[in-house]
Amino acid sequence: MPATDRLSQSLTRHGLRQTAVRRAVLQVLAESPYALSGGEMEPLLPPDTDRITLYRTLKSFEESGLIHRVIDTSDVVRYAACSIECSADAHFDNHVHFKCTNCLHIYCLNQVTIPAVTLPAKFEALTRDYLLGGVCRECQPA
Amino acid sequence: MPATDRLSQSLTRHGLRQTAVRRAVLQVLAESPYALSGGEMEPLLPPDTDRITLYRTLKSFEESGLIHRVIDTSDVVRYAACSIECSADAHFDNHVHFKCTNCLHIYCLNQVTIPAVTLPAKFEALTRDYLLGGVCRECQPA
DNA sequence: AATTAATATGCAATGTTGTTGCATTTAAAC
DNA sequence: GTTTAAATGCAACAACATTGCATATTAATT
Repeated sequence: MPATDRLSQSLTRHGLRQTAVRRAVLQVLAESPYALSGGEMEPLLPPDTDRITLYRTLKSFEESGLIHRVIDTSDVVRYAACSIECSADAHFDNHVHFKCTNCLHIYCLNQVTIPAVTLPAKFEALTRDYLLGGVCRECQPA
Repeated sequence: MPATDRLSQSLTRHGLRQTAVRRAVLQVLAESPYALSGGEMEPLLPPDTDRITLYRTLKSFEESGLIHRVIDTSDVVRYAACSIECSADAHFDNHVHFKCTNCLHIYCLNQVTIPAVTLPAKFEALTRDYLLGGVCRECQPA
């Protein structure tokens, strides 16, 4: 199955309409090995893509479970494509994220699940995010 | 020992000069049960506190290990006072954070340490951040 | 294939968060 | 008290993100 068909199917499956911008944004995210902010996506999208439409696209993607926000200590929101099929109701992205102190990229470590913790009384956790900082594979000294 | 003296000592111990703004900012953070952004601190500070000075204060506090950034999926930077004495060189805040989906406050769970994970080859972690999402103690239904 | 209704888009304007440069003031060392 | 390095406050600016509204487009219906 061609890649474009897969993108279209993803949109349909999440109840989203087919548009050129949406397919382009989804493709950029699906092809990126690391999480991207809106500003970082812009140069990767077709030249005249509207900035506001981009932000609205990211919002609806997030709401429909197509992408997820990645936690960070920085001041911008970054997104990554959900690795397995999440929905608006349930996110199954319980993997660890890794931020490289050198290249600043944030990778999804899909094979590493977030370990549970025991909480104090009367705190109940529904979601968990885990971010590691260090030097990534690409930036390791040879 | 009075609270103001303790604040002054904290500043001195981290090699920071005594100023009215710094004592005020440190006090606000020390007294807050949850992490605060710059914008959230403003109304809690003396009326004419300069916004730019506030941001610069937060920056120098962070650099000297007096406060730490709290990870979040949002687009603002939030800070919390370091619970134990960290320095510019070493941060010892390996505790879990908890964000309430109802009141949106982020709490430091100082008693819960972040569990370690096993990483893929060639990834090396130096820092770890763990954020839980759920309903906090205050927002639990009775 | 045309019609229609709901949704997505693109523009203008605006808001929020955070930063930089520079002149002035102040803390603390002497 | 004098000195000096650092902090402050103002103006201007930059990046990120949102809102309202008119227009264009999708996809369902005939």
